[in-house]
Amino acid sequence: MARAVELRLLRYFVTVATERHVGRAAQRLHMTQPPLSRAIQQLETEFGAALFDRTPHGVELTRAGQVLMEDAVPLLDQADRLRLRVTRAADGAVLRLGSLADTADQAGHDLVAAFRRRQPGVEITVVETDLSDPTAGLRAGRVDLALTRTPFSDDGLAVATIRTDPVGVVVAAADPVATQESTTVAALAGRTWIRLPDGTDPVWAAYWTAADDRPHHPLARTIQECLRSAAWNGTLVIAPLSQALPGGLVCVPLADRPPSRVVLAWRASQPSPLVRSFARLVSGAS
Amino acid sequence: MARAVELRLLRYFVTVATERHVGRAAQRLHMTQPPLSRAIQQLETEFGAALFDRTPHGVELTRAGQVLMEDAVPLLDQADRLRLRVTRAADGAVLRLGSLADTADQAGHDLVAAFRRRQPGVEITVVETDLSDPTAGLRAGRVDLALTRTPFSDDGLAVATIRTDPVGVVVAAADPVATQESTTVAALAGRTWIRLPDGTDPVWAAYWTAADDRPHHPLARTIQECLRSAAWNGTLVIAPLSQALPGGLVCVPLADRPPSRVVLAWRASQPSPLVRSFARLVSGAS
DNA sequence: CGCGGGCCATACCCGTCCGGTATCAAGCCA
DNA sequence: TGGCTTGATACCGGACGGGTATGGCCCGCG
Repeated sequence: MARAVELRLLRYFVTVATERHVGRAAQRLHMTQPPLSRAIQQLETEFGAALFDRTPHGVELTRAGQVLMEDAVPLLDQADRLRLRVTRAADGAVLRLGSLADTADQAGHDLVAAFRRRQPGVEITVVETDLSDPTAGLRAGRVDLALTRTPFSDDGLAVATIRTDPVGVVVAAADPVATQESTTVAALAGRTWIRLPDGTDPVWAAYWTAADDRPHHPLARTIQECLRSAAWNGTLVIAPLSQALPGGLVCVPLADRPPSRVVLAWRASQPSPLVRSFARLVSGAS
Repeated sequence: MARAVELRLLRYFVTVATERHVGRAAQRLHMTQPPLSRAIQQLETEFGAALFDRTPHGVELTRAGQVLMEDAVPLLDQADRLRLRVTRAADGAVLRLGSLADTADQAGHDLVAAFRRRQPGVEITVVETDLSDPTAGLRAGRVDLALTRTPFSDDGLAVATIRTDPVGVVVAAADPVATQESTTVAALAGRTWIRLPDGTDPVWAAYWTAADDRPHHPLARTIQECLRSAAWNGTLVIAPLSQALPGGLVCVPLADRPPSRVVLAWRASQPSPLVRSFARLVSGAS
């Protein structure tokens, strides 16, 4: 006893829960009622809790059953998709697209949609990463393509520009800088900047934070953390002017930072046909 | 053959993949090597694809194996958490918190964190919903509490105000309205508003869209869709002034719309002790 | 008021499948 | 080449999943 939960039992459970009737559920599962009853009991002893209330005209979910139902359904959905994804991967028909947190925006969605139209048989996985990895898993081999921003150390990587984003510094609306038409990083010397995690691409970290590696600067992994820190602590961070900002924050253009480019990147060495095909969407379009 | 994939096999697979060695994996799984080899083969025939390349000193993942690994790990994580969640639900120690898309902000996180400190043994599930359901599953019984905004039809619901948000209309920066200090819904008569899905709470829909139920108005389910439509098509939507906006959009205060309140809502009839306890966090605080 | 029909649970049987031991085939290295 | 490693194969026993037959319960009907 106390064996691990298996998908078979969860499939049974979900069927019974939707049918609210063990007999009918058994019918739908192409089996007889008694083993199904037993399976449900197994699940109940497994969890140490009743999942159904037995009524004269069927069964109905207990509170624990409701919770299990909410968890089991998406779990089974994932498990079903799993088979399809793996078989497609085996045929080389899977493209893994890394996406830097904020870059999964309209441009990214459009690209994915365009590629799906062109090659409907190809499965596309989008993996989002935080600010600590500008190449979004591309170097580590976790993805085939990365939707990201410059600048980063790009040795061994090929890039195609999607668009160019001027950048600015994010400050609270009450900050003296906020009213200026534009400013410079130099003029902000001595202020507290956000800090990116150790090990982050140095080119990348230097661009966004004007880092002088003072360790007391607050650490952030996501844009949300950066903005929150800007709103509460008055810390500085550089962001694209197109970045969505909560009320109370403004983005003042920076004159001495070149714009950041939103790019598609991939490993330059022997790209797969799918990667080439996807990359052409960008190179051809812009 | 072609039996459904089971978690047992996936657990085996993940262990082998992390160990890169069938023998050691078998050891960690408290079993012998041959059945494990067979299990992996089963999985491979099941998917119709090789998952490992066999090398003289172990095994290494094929591309299909990598994809399966990425899917299997989170799947197993979920399955493990499942047991814990259900047992807690059985003890009445689960609180399901619905959250309207944008309301899962700082206030929400603070509330959840505060409640966790007070009652560490209680599992909290946060379910996000789109704009079509202002009560975030509260009426349907999918959640015990809802973090949402007024106004909505609140018969049978109890609410506690968290904060008050003035609202404005979101327009492109180039829109003539954008430069005004404030405006009114009346002054915007005849313009195209966003439309919320049919069946949405009428009080709610009327508040945010100044709807005159013209069916050609574009449909939106999320705030992102609203903002995108505002940026591209110049459609109007009402939003809290605190809403984060991408560059190129501004939110002009509205003089003839009362502010929206961010509230915690729950079913007024016989709330559970946990619900009362959570609600007190809000009532006591503000 | 008992009787029939619906529900789920129990009892028991059989075939399959899982995991064990023993062994084999193949690559590396001394 | 012989010993060591690796994973793969062959075969066996026990556990478990699903089958049939039946029991216990509640409802409604005659």
